[in-house]
Amino acid sequence: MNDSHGGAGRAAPHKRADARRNERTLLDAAAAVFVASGVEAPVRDIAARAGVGVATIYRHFPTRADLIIAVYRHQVEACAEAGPALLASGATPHAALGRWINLFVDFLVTKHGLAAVLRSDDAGFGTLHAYFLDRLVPVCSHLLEAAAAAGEIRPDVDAYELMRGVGNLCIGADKDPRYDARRLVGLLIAGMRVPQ
Amino acid sequence: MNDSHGGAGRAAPHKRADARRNERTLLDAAAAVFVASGVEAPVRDIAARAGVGVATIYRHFPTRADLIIAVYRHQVEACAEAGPALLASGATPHAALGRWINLFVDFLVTKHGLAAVLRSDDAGFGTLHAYFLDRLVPVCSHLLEAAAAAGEIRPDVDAYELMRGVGNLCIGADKDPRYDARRLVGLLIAGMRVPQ
DNA sequence: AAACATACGGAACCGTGTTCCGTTTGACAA
DNA sequence: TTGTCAAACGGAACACGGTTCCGTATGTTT
Repeated sequence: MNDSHGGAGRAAPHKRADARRNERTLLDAAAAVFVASGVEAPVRDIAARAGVGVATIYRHFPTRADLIIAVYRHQVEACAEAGPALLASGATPHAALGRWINLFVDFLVTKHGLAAVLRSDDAGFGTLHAYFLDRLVPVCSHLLEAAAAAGEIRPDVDAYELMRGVGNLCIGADKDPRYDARRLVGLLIAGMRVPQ
Repeated sequence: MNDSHGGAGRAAPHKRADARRNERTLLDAAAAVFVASGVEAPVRDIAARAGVGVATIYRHFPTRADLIIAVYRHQVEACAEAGPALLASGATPHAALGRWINLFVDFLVTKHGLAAVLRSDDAGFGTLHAYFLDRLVPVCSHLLEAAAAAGEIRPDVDAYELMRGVGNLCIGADKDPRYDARRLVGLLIAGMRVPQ
């Protein structure tokens, strides 16, 4: 677990203890504030919650995207790893795809504002898009190929486009009781089936 | 065209000529700036383009939503009126629904940032949501009912939810060549068909 | 032409992201 | 243990965009 002299070639020169401690504290504070106020909460709020100055945030996480990625990395990884697992679990590829998409939707709709920020074209969020897409599109692509090979869905559905579409459908899904993202995503998945 | 003493009961006390002129100018300027920079362009840009002070904008259009509504009112009305027309045009209700949705999608994707702002939960945009929803949901509802009555689609699709979903799918559809909102919306509509 | 209300322009204000700089603190060596 | 120095810190300062305020200008009416 100690990576202070491990890793890639050069000895990453010891990080100071207070810096490491602050990074942890910030991660916890950010997670709490994200839950309370969404991922676009003011930087000052997060700093205050962590008991540090604003510059400390920028030092550890140059862009908001970096902070968001750090907070949710575990869950994104888990989602990515669930793809192959579902495919191997015995269900049909189409069922596996449906369940995996549901996992993704559940993740997004419980993170206030995350879906919206995933769509933001603000330059600062470039790395955020890239991370989600790099990590999840291949998994989705794999599932789509399996379902297409099984003849369950039309073969011309693009994984990138599907992920963006699903992400979009999740925008604002919290705070609108009349809107159920999962139902619409279900319709979308249903629409991918071969015409018979 | 002169509505200075016509209309609803009370004599709307003459609006000053310069005010009326500025309102026009502002509408034109806003339309131009919206095309160039999207519907979230800085207020100052619009004021500058119109050659007026910022306060003049707020005087005529208290919130940005009012300005956006004023700029796009004609097109929204046209879209709303196209619904019944399509239904009466001889095609099946499902086809009419599909075409109408395409009209709506075309409208949204060509107005930079409008779809995103339609989903914004910023309080100032409340009237914008309300206007779009009030005007279009009944039309959509009518089309859905016709298609459901014809047995072409499942009867449990909610017009409000569908409109929001379609709107969401249009977010960011400009400026991403790999993302085609129309294709995804097509999948969604296809998913509404009765299982056979 | 005078009087008055309407409308105007731009400065001022406020909240939020981002950067800068003087100060503090942990790490390492003597 | 103490001295030295770079790493890290905190908060003030800055930039920018939305919103409001107020002194001034202008259209309208008598």
